[in-house]
Amino acid sequence: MLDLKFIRENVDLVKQSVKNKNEKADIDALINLDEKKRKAQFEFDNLRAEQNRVSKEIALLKKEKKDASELLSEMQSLATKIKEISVDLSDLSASLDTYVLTVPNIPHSSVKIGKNEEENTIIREWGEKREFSFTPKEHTEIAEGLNLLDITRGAKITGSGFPVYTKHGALLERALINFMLDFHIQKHGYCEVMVPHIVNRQTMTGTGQLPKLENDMYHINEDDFFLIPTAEVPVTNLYANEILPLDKIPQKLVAYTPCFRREAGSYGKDTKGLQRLHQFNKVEMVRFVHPDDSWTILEEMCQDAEEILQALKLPYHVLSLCTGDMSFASAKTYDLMVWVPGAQKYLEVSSVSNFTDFQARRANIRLRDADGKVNFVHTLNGSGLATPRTFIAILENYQNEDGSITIPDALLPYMHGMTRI
RNA sequence: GGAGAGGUGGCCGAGCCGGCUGAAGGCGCACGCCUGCUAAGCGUGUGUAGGCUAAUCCCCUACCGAGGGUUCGAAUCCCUCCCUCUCCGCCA
Repeated sequence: MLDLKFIRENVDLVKQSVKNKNEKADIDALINLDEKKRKAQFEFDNLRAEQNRVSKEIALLKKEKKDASELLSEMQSLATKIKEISVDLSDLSASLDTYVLTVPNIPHSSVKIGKNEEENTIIREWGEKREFSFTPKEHTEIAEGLNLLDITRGAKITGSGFPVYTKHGALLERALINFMLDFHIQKHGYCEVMVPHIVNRQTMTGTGQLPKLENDMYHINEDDFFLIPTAEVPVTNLYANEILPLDKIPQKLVAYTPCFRREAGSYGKDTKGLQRLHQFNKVEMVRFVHPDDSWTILEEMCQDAEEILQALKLPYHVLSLCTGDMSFASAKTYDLMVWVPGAQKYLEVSSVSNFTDFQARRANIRLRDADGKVNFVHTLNGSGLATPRTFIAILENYQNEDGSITIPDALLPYMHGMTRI
């Protein structure tokens, strides 16, 4: 969330960014509420000060065995008044909180203002698209020929969007996960964490998924728990409500988790095969950094993600998202789009974002700076990468005319000696 | 799931038959002094948030797991919930 004081002092900027992000936060109502709340707070503080002062007098009188009944009866009405105001005050702060949580992060000045994904900018391209001597097939056809997936039985045991990976498909999926984890740990110096796949409401609010995306989450009623839509949620919240010493910053974490998304409202869009799933695997990088460094680190993290595609020799381009296509909490986002020759298009396999202090303020993650002052950290995260579409890209880019696929060199150590499937 | 104990400041740890306790004492840390050599001693300081303010000084308010209640007044009493530990049960 944004700092209330910042919102108060930059009303126009905040309103503009709400608009640019296609959000609906009512800033005027928020400001109005904020004024009321502060007024109530002021009144409350003063009355409490009075109450505290007189209470001390009463204590003294009692100590000296003097009569305090006059003061006591006076204080009764004050106590009643304080109670009334404190009810108002907590109502006001509760609704103010809900308002503040609906205000999106301010996009960085380098982000293009635009309505939707059509206005994103390609900022670089990598790799050569392979020339095929035959017509490349789509991944669904390749997977079927090689028995890598069992979409039908996945749908039977759970529902559509819950794929089953079979035999070499399962091995390839696991190889991808392990390859990515090892790569980030060994080449980029990340520290692996294994985290719960189910989190509570506070955690889901900390990273900004709630309240906006509640309908997109799988929810467990009895405990008010949520299945994580990304490892970003549990990993970023690891340090919620903590003040980190400077020597713990920067922090580079990487985690593999499955991700669960209801994808409400996106039915029928890109649903073929593994393109859009309710459960999928992802390796996620999360970083906690000093506010001065986050823009440099964003570039670095994007490279970290790109290097996975480079190691797999998969052609891709990098998009800088426009304001309208960025997520609620992000200040700037790069998407990595991998080329898939069968379907003849680019698929998003990674999203790398700088959240500045937006998530840190929500989750209350702070650092003690060199001067001893306490500040919010900056958080960033990036997929490195989501496996299903990487899986698709491997099938389609590495396919042979006979329907087999060649294993990319980078994955060979993880494939039990196989060079082809 | 059953029984018991407990959750206090960076850490340890008092307070818990309500009233100068935002919180003793110790450790740690910072600065200073002294001394001089990889130490000890002495002094001072050392939470977060909001308000006030030119101000990181004062001053006011809130916070002793979370949320309610009783009271003029609660870390201290009552209720609900959460978590940790020990024992038992169950189980990978």
